[in-house]
Amino acid sequence: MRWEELGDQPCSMSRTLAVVGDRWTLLILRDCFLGVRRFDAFERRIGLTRHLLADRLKKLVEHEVLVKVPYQQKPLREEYRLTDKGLALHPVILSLVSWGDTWMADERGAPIEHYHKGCGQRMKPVMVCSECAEPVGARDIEARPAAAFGEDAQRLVAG
Amino acid sequence: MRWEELGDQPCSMSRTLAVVGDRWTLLILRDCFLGVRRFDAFERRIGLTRHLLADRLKKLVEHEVLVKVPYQQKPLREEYRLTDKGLALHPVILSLVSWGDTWMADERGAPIEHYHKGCGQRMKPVMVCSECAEPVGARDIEARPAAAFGEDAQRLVAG
DNA sequence: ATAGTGGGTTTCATTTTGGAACTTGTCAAA
DNA sequence: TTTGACAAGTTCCAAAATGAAACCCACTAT
Repeated sequence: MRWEELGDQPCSMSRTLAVVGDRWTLLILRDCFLGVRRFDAFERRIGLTRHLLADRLKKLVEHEVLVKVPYQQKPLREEYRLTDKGLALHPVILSLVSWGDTWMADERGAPIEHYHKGCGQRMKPVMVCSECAEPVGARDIEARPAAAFGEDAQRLVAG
Repeated sequence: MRWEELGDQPCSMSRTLAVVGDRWTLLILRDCFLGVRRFDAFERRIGLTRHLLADRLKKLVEHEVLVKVPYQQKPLREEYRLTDKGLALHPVILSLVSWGDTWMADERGAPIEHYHKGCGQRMKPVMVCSECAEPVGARDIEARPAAAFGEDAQRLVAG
């Protein structure tokens, strides 16, 4: 299968990865959440080539994860900002960082510490059920194919 | 920067992406969480080439996200299973799927519905603070560089 | 004897990526 | 007035990764 066909699959994961599943895209988004907005700042911080950076930013704008907003005229200069759709990716970034903190840290521990502004304490993100607020682990969730997708979705779960 | 150098960066996100940030790797892991364990099952379901599948599985085993477990002798056949380190990636998969359900669904809605075994209801995952149990949004978290990383980490946050 | 299965490896053409130089419009300094 | 710098790209080319298809090996079933 070609990478571009992924977005057409009846699977939310495939569709998400068609937008953000690229090598560099998630690093760009991490920086967006840290407040980075300009082309050259992304380039310096991430260290990817201008070529790819331009391409990835363009795709994120096409998918409405980022918007270009002018910050000066003469010459026109635009910066990249997260849309609501982009801001909604925060749990993705958070869970990736949290896994790295726990499983990929060296003897110095996590490079960045996260503090919750609400309670002021150093925190880790925890996934809970929207209905009963209990933490959810890998074995606590049952995946059922949605009826509207017919047999396509049966195959998704059954293998 | 080369992709392989990413794992050496003082950033949990970079280190995580060095393991799972590949185009196909997260799809393989999604299938692992759905109970898929065998080479040919991954191949059929995901549609990537045997070549890449072999390579990605090998890397996941090297990083101890998966283990090879024999399920028959004569001839020896092994299947791939999630380790504890791999199971810990569940929030990552869940948040990716959840974002796709919300922002990439077509008129039929989400292809797969998730039920919480604990309370029996259809659920969405929600990120909360480990300390105060309040939901955390993108603006609720402050990132501070860890002292142990010196000036390297200042740069990470400041840009 | 032949075909099929499971888990790969090899080969080779096509794509994608990395690195570096070039472009365009504007301002500031020598 | 020429020179240099900045910001945000684009163009060019060599090197690396990928996709498609065929091949391999140890068995088992027909």
